[in-house]
Amino acid sequence: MEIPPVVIDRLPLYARALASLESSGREVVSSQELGQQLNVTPAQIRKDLSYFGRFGKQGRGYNVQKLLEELRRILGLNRQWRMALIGTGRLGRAILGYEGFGPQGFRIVEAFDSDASMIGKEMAGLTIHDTADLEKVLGAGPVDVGIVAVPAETAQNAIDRLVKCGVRAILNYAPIAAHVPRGVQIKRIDPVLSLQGMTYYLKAGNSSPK
Amino acid sequence: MEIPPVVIDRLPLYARALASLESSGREVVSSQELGQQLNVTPAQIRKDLSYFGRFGKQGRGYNVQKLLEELRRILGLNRQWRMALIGTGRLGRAILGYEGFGPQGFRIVEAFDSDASMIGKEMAGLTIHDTADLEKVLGAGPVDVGIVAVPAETAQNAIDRLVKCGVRAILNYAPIAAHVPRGVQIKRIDPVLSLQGMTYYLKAGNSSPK
DNA sequence: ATCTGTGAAGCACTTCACAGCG
DNA sequence: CGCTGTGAAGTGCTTCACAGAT
Repeated sequence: MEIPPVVIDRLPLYARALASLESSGREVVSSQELGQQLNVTPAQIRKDLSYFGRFGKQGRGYNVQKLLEELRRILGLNRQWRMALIGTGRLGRAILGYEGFGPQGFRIVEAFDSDASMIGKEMAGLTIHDTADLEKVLGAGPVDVGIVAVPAETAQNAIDRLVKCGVRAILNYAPIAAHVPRGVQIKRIDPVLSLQGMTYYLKAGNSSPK
Repeated sequence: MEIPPVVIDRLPLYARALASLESSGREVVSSQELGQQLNVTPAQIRKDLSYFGRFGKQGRGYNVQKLLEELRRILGLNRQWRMALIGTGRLGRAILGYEGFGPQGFRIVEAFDSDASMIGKEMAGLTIHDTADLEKVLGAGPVDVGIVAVPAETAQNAIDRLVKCGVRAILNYAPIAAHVPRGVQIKRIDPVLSLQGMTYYLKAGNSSPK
């Protein structure tokens, strides 16, 4: 079956809320309550889940633990994902130091930079490789995800080379609209675009959406 | 007129591409070419722009400089926006040091933390205030945007207080689905959610979207 | 009585296709 | 002839509303 992309994007949200409920000892939750927590309509949650199976009990709701387990299985969150970071400037170092990835199964296992003053240095337990050696290093131990934290000018090149190394998911922090072949996922992390999308509504005369 | 929110989210993208074209000396661009650069269909670009007026010349395309100026006016990018940062831990410090905001007119003018070891310190030219003094400090010189970089547990509280201070746009780096009243914009920056939305497609048997 | 799962209806966004201008 | 601007058609997502399970 063909699942709408927006549905896939909401599942991690559900998983996170369920994890929180689980750790607070909650055993059952209704689509109603989950929806309240996440600003999503209950119907939306039920419809989203229905693409993958029937996980609830009528009259009761969803077993928190079981549904969480199912979502993890669906999304592939019950395993470790290996990531390569390209760019160890200010931004790259912040990403390397970010504590949020590990607990969710995402590990940066290689780091690259093209700046001579960086290459060879140790950082967060990793030796920084020369970006020129990308193909060689990733050939030896391939990764699942590439994180691009290089300046705009070199980002497309970095992405092209990651793709050539077989990387099929890229998290792009560079402020460009990158091109990737069909079959490769790419998501942009771009706070400036987010801000610029909000200023429109701050201007007098523009009413809020939805 | 009621503009679809997705349209507003694309305008900053167009503005960025136009800025790049402008600085490379380009005078005219067609929706076709702009679309190629941004992975957007030409029809989409033309339709999006048509919500705001008629900016192109038939047979020629769009004057780069003029269209850029129009988009800046529409989005409110031709002014400075004052921002307050809450949370100066690892993540908050990276945000404070981020060089991408300034050139686009976004300036962090206040920084807050609740940790005694941080309060009073100087950082990026700012004195870190006690989060307890949020209302007092923002009352004196209000800001347009709040950036939330505190742990999940205190994020909703930080957001509530920003809203009470009259802040109507929030950039939320905390991994929670926050609640804001109608009329307040909020955008999430959450790399883990982005990653989790991609792993689905990395699993064998799940074909790529679109 | 409560809450799920789901066809069907409704809505929002995208794309088509072409008239019209330069 | 090239390219915009735009109603109309098409697509995809959301919400409704209710049958059915507990």
